[in-house]
Amino acid sequence: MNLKQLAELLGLSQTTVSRALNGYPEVNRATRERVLKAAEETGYRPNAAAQRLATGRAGSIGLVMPAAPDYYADIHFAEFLSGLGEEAARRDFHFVLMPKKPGEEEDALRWLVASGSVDGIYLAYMQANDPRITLMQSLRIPYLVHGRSIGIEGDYPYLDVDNEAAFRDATNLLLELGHRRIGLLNGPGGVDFTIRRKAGVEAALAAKGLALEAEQMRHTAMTDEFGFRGMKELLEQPAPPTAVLCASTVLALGAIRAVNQAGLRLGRDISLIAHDDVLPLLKPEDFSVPLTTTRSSLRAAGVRIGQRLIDRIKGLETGPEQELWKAELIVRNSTGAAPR
Amino acid sequence: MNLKQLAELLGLSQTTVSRALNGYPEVNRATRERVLKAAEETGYRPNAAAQRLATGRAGSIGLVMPAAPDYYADIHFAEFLSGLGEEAARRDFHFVLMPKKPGEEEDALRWLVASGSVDGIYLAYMQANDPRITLMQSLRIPYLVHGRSIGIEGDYPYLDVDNEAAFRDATNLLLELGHRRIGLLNGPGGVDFTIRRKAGVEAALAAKGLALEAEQMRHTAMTDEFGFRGMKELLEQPAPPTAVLCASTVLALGAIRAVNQAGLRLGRDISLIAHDDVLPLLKPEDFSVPLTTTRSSLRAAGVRIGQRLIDRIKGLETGPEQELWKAELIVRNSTGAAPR
DNA sequence: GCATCTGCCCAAAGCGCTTTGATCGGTAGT
DNA sequence: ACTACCGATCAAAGCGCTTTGGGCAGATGC
Repeated sequence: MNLKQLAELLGLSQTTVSRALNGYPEVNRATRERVLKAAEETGYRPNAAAQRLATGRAGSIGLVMPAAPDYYADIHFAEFLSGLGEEAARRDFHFVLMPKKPGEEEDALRWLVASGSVDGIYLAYMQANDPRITLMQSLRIPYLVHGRSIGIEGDYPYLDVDNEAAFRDATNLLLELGHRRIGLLNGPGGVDFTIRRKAGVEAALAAKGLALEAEQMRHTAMTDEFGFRGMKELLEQPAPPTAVLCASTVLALGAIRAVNQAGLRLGRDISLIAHDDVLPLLKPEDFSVPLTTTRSSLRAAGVRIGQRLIDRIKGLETGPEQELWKAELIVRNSTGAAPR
Repeated sequence: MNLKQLAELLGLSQTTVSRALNGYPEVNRATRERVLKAAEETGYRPNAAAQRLATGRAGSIGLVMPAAPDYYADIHFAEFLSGLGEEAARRDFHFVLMPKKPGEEEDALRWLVASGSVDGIYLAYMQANDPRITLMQSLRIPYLVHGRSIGIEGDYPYLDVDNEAAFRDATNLLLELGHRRIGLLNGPGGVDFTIRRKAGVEAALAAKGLALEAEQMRHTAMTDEFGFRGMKELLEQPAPPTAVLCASTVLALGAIRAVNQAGLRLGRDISLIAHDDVLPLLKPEDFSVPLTTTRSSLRAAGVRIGQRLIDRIKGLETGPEQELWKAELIVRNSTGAAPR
């Protein structure tokens, strides 16, 4: 059943039927109801491709998802997607998900935009000086950046968590507890939030005349495996840290395994603060020693980004609106006074 | 840049350019190269909507993803999607992901198909007598079922794990170890794999003249929270089980917390076997007491389903091919002789 | 009574592609 | 020398919608 057939069935023109269906005012009320009823009964659904071709609108937002095994099975991504999906469902949008290996993202974005299959783009896993922002600025299509990109000049719309402040606060807490040798199990190198978190730690340390030693830090993918290995390496050093910051509760999970294996007691022999993305699977309060965390919900970010991106697509949000969320420092039992 | 402009630029007709681009044989070799070169230089990308409208093919596969918080933030889904994404990327397909609340799936499917935005459908989280299969059979579009649906007559193409056999084998292992009171922390009620797993346990027990008591079983979403609560309830009973089967390592995670909290030692005071979907985040060998599991990779299933669904779309696979994977029983330390 | 609205509806153009059915110069067959 | 055929190209139709630019009554204003 297509529009033409439906129009014939009703003895109306395609124009009128189309207008009735799309809520244009210049249709007689009785006619509209007749059309709506017939559409319902015949199960008519407009052909999406034709609609797109005619309107230029796709009703969907595009995201290039990292397809490298390490990144993408990523629970963080899934949790974010969950929030975004919730909002998209509410506003009748869907996604076009394009899985691509790292390095192919730019081409994929170009394709996605040029082919007109989406009318908005979500950008994540930003790197420093990320070329994708410049790319998007040159393409005329609404987009929203999750995170930021150090080194990019000019304004662009984003939503980010203040990672620097979060890790500065966390480090300050550790300093107040008397810790001086502080380690950092950070996210992947080159990624913006990784850089800012490191900067936060360094800022807090610098204020006390301390520095973050290179051997006290690890840049890895945020899996428990790397958390385990990273912590193990830190502990095997001649002067191991007395406190460690983790970029994710997932890293913390592995890190704590290493702590236990080394026979250390969390919160007494060694302190740990993790960044908590509020993953339902890994609640810091459920760890055998509840974790001190900096908290910011990834799912909530997904919802908010959905709102804003769709608003931008509909022209409700314009300009490079920038939004920076504060993470909340929540003290539990994994932090304690530095051992002497 | 569109086809018309490109054709004008080259002094050719749209027909020839289109054919050159799409690899039709009746184009002069020199002409084809000229076209390809120009397309490259001008950054020409065919408009996807127009292409779809003209061909009727969408180059994408559709999945309705559960948008209810419980299900969807679901790490199992993410892990599966990861595999599917890998294969889709390889074969140049993308997804149209339509987030929907439970109960709205059927409408969403209808819409997805009728609107022509996808040319194949992936079906998951099958229930007993799932109406979606009947629906898909009536819609003329390739589809593939992940799992099966008890009670549906007739053939339909699927990929499933032999859940019944897996849980039968696991139960037999426990019986051999002398366990007689066996509990089951199962997945959500009504879901096909849940039903089959239960059936597997019951079959093994029945062979010994035993039965699965209702109070020894829980049907819940597969989160660690429910694992914790479920195990806690089982242990608080007058005659708690000496061994428990878990439908997922995620459930096991919570369950083990409850075991520890009760002061019991895993593998000695109580035995546990979990089904392992090979989630990178939850490796059974990394648990403080390594877990005995029935293993079947969800990611591998994703890859395979991608292959088969795309094959079906391209007409390479026809008929209701049915594929049943065996899960592997791997014995580690969480199982031991029944305490007397 | 004539011009002007207004409310409702329609025919047709156009979105950017693929594909069908020619066309046309040139080579081969007899 | 005439037909047949072939390789390479093109014009135009069509996919199913939206939207522009009327048109045609009947109501309204003066």
